[in-house]
Amino acid sequence: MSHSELSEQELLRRESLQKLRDLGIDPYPAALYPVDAFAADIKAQFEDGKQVCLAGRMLSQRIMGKASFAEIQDASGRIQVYFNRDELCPGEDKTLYNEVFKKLLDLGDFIGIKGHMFKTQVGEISVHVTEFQLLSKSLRPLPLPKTDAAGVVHDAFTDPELRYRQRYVDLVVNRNVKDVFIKRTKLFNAMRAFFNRAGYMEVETPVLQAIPGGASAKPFITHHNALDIPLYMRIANELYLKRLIVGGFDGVYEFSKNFRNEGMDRTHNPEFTAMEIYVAYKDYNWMMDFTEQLLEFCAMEVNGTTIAQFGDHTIDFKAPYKRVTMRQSIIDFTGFDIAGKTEDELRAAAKGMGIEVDQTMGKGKLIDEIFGGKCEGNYIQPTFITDYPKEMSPLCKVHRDDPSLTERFELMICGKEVANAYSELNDPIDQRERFEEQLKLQERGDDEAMFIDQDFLRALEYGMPPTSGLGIGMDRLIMYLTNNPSIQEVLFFPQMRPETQGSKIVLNETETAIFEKMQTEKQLLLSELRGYFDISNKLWDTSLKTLTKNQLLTVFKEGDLLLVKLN
RNA sequence: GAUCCUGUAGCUCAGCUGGUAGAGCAAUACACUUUUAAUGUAUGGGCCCUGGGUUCGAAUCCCAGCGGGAUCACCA
Repeated sequence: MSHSELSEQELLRRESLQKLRDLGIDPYPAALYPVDAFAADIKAQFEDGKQVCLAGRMLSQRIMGKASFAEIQDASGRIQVYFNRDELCPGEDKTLYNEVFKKLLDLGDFIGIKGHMFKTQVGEISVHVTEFQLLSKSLRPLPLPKTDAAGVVHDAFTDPELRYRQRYVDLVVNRNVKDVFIKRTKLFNAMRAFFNRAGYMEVETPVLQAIPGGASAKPFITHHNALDIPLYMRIANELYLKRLIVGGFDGVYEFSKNFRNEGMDRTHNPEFTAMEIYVAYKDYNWMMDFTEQLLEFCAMEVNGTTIAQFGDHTIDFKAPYKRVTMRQSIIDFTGFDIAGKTEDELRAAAKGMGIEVDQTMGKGKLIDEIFGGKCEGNYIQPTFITDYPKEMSPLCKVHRDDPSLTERFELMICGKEVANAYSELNDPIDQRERFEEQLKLQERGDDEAMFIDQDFLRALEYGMPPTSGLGIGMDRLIMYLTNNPSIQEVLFFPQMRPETQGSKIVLNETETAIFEKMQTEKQLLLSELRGYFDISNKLWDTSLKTLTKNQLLTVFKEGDLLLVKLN
């Protein structure tokens, strides 16, 4: 990057950097800084005169001649610090205060402070600085929102694009953003604690899978060179966890980063986190009890209350949750009873409700469409919807009382699915048939139907104990617990379209070829470079001009020779 | 994929029916020894997203493109 591309403020900071070096100050010192205090602790446990050593970013400076205040932000929060010229520089030489502190430090720099606690005349807890050290220089100005006496934030850093692309800046500047991610970690910790206390084991299973199973979704595909086979990024980890139950574990769980090559919107990111747990000798009724206990516990751990505000809705995670069968739910909201209906009857009914249908839809899909269109959105408080049609649940055990249904539940909150659980199908012959039905659906044009995993079937044939499994969309759950309507707000680095650097340069075929050649050669005689390309002189000329104009290449003279070099 | 909104200084934003750019904060300089959105005075800072078009003249109007956001559709 050439200096001409830097903004005025960036140039000034680089000058400050050099001046600091000229004064013998290392702007990036290697030694540890002996921090023994945090801003929040100083505020919470104030002791007048107590010596402290802290470090953080300087986020504001109020200079009043021979005395100054600054704000330091560390991992715990912010605290005001007080600088006094004649105390920092008792002798004749006031450089440390007048030059280093007042001029060469910039907002955003990391500094270390030694001093003692005191209260200002106005009563603000502060640290009286006796010694300070630059710990790291910041070369870019941070956007710095200010909060006025009334608590109103001015000039907040709000542009979502910048906030997501530069989350590091967002985190420095917007305190509430950090809180969301602290809560996210608390949620994961709470779940782990709950499962571990129950005696279940956290495990890891493959992310790269030869057969992407356990869900219906389009996978990301990659290639393993040594084996020369395609591999898929997992869309779910379900089939691997069940293999572990076959292997004799009583309960296993995994926080699984899953990848789905589908659309992105405010509730979908190509990679997302699901928690899946499988417990042997249990059924879905037990799992409902377990789930409501789990979520009540998690809400308490994260927010200190079971009540969560989400937009206009107030949700209560206090157990127990209402349980409604899918059939009853559809009766409740449409008056239509799906029991015993044929595919054509269902299709006609759905059509009558204004739902778009087509011939690729089987019974299960049609019922799902009706539920999704007419019922789902009505469940605000946590509600278990149970007993899904068999066609939609190829990994789920048939209902003990009704062979057209499965022992499955989903937990709905604010009209969205947060959890999904089964009495797991452990009959290998039934499982094989279900997979084959999925194949038929695929042939009918359903591109989300599942692949057949022969090894998983083999595992089932060795025998899997009766088992109940539960999956929870962690991103969605933390959205509810932190009142964020967008998944991007609960992921540190949500997927974004790649950033195009400044004004985008689009090269045509010839230009690209020349540029690529130069990337291997670095520097060449102009005539020699010309020789590599069998193109007209005119095309050669315009192509080279485009490349030099965009400062990708430079043509220069050395004696009588014309040379080209890569910039 | 559809519709709407949006892109101007480091940040947040003004900029009217077209006349070559404005504020606050940040920055720079000076003053100021307990301030706190510190204050006062002065100063600098812009490919007005990109490319076309209309026009004597475009940040402004039109078209296309590229970002981003919202709503919807799709995605158990």
